[in-house]
Amino acid sequence: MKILSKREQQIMEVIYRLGRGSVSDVLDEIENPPSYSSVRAQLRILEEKGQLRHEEVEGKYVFFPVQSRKSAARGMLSRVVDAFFGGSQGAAALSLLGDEKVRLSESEIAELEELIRRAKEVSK
Amino acid sequence: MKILSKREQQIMEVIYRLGRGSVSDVLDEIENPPSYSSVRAQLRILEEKGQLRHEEVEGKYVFFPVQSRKSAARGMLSRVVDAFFGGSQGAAALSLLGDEKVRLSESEIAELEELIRRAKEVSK
DNA sequence: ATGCATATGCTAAAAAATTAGCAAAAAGAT
DNA sequence: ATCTTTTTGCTAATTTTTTAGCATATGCAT
Repeated sequence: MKILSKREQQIMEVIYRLGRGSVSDVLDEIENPPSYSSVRAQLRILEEKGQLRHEEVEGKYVFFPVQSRKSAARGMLSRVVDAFFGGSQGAAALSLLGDEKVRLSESEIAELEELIRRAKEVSK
Repeated sequence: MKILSKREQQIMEVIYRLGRGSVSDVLDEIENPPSYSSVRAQLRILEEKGQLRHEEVEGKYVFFPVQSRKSAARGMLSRVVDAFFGGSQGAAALSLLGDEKVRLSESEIAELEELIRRAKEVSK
C-alpha cells in the first residue's frame, strides 16, 4: 500500500476508529482542524487513491474504508515490526504485553494460552 | 512527537533498522532513491527537528536516533493500537501472535508464560 | 601535483500536499 | 416562501516537502 501524507494518515486513523463517518464526523475528531473544505478535499483524495469509498445517506456522504480494519492493522503492525523488531512478531507482541499498564481480560488470557499450546506443539 | 513527512518517516525507519548510518548507508536502503543531496538534506532536517544526531567518523557524518529504538517502538505501537485496536494492547498482541506464520522461540514462549502467570495473579 | 571519488554547506527550483474560497443544491426552520 | 444551515463540486492559492545543483574540502591513487 502506498504511503499516505500526514493529513491523509490522520484522517484514515479517524475513519478506522469510527468505522465510518461524514465530513463533519471526521472534522470533529481532529485536534486543530483545518476547514470543512479541506477535510472534504482530503476525503475525496483518499477515495481517489482507493483507500475509501462513500455512500450517500440522508443527503450526505458517509465514508468508509475499503480495506478491513483487520487487514489494515496487520499492514501497519508489520511495518512497525520490520522497522523496530527486526521482523519478529513475537518480540513485538512481548513488547506490547510487557507494558506495566496492560490488563488482560480472561478471554485474552485464554487465547494466549491456546496460542502457546499450539506453539509448543509446532516446536516439538 | 511531531508527525514526520513521508520521506522523513522512511528515513527514520531505515535509521532505526540500521541503528546508525551515513548518508550513503541510508541511500542504499531506499528503494527508489532520490539523489545523495536529497537524502543529505533530509538527514539535516531530521537533525534540526531533534530526531537525529550525528557524529563525525573518519571524515563523514554518521547519524543516529535521539530516541531509543525501544521508546520509538512503543510510540509507534501505541499509535497503531489506538487507531486499530481501540487502545487494547492485548488485542493487538493477539493479532500479532495469531498470524499463521509466527514461530515463537523457546525463550519467547517462556516469557509469554511468565506474563500470563503474572496476569492471572493480578486478576485474582 | 593533478585528477578522481566522496564528503559537506548552502541555496534555489520543482513537486506535492494542504488549505481555503466561491457557486450551487438540498434540507430544515420560521 | 424565504432564510439559514449544511452539503457537494470545482478550482486556485498557499505552504510544505522533496529534490537537485553548485561551491568547496578531504582522502587516495596515479
